[in-house]
Amino acid sequence: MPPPPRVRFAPSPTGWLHVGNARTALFDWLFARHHGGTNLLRIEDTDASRNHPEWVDVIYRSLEWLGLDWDEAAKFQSASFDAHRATAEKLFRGGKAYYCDCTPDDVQHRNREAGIKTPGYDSYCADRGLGPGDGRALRFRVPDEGTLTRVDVIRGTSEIDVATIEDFVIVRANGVPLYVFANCLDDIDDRITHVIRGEDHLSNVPKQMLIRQALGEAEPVWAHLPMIVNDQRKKLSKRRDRVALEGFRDEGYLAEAMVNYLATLGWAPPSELGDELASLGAMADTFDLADVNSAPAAFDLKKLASFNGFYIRRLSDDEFVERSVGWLRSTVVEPMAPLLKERAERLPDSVAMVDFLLHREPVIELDSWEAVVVKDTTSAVAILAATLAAFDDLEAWDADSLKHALESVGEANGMKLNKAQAPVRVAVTGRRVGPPLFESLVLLGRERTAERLRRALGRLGA
RNA sequence: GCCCCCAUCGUCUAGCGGCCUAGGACACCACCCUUUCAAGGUGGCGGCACGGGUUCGAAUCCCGUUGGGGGUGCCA
Repeated sequence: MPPPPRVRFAPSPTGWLHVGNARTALFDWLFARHHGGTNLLRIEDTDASRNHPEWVDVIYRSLEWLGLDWDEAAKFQSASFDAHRATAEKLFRGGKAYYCDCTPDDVQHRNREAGIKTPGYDSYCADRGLGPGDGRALRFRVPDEGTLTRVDVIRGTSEIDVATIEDFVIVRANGVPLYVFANCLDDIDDRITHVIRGEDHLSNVPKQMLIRQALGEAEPVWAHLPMIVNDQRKKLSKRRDRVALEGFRDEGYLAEAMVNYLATLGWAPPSELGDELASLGAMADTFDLADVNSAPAAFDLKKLASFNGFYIRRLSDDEFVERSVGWLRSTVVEPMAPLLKERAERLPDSVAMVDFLLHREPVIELDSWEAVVVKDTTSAVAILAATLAAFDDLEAWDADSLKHALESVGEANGMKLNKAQAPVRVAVTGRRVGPPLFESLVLLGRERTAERLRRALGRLGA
């Protein structure tokens, strides 16, 4: 019997857990549990800009919501900083890596001058004997010739010509190790036996194989999961698609439906509860990496919804009440509480103030629509269109940013905020009065807000 | 451009050379049930990208074509 596997889920903090990452986490977990192995969590925070504690919390929360646990305390890649640097130094002293002071511009220039059509590093510094120093990155010295045999349990075997691999950077000029390097060292350190990750990492395999060879380390088993794509067959993007796991939770999807649906993307879950319908436990019983598909899978909201319906129907009445109230509480009542209680005389008053969050489309009060939109259609159209554009350009979707955006729109149209917000409020909430607009929009979300603004413009024939 | 990956109904999948006249799920359509809507039941529509091999036999193996995708960062 082979020793129990050790796997790790290694997300980098971004502020949300991407559904593709969630699927990877799920498969890691299923594989570890199926084989009685160890499932680790490592936070890839090498890039300092990604190192926010709240962002790390999102990862914990999302995994817990799905019901996926891990076996040791989460490890932070940044904690191994010194060890990574020491290994880098060792590679340098052994001649396996060299320092380089070329800027990307230098390289591009040289390549262009030499008429090289395929850009990439030209090994300019390979034999210059540069030592460490300011502005010098450490590059891995890739052998001039040879072939690497990449074996992947999901994708099979292929031969990679090392000539196609440039001398890649392993430590930045600022001294911080890069993902390909740090990740590889941590995997060695954690004695990871199976590297399970997305297909977008496939091109890192040869590099990490070379690093391991240089260090005299054995290879793990590689397993690259297919991409999750949208209906355009492109990888899910933050901008265009709904990718944040917690977004689904907030929209009322059940964790058991989510996790079950995610499993159908690249794999066929056992039919424990119905066709393709199975609990985490039943999935862990039958899961095997060799059964995972290699073709990209499209994310189908309709099928997810259908799974969700199944799991909701399966709830007992008590559970249903419990979970519905819990949902309402955490997504609407709690976040809006301070704003609602100031304005309410009786409890149901607050319901009327937040109904727009609950409905798929706002119920537009006719007299409000007439009074603020129809009365001055020209400026309403101008405001709504400008707001739509301004919101679309927003990086962050928070109350302050929204306020600034709408203030600018108002200014451009010669209006103060109290005037400018009116058509937006009616378009989005259906009413002239209600809780503060921007806090409401934050909860409503970017997509639904944009959709409602567009719809209002449509009603005006604009 | 270069490197790599992928290819079964619209979508997710079963299929690992004969059990395939290709099975299921979601979606869609029809009917049944029904005070509405769901749910449920029954049925239907719909697919092995193409071309060559290999084989007695190919959705399954090989090659090519086409079409998609990913990577190509001192991001992860």
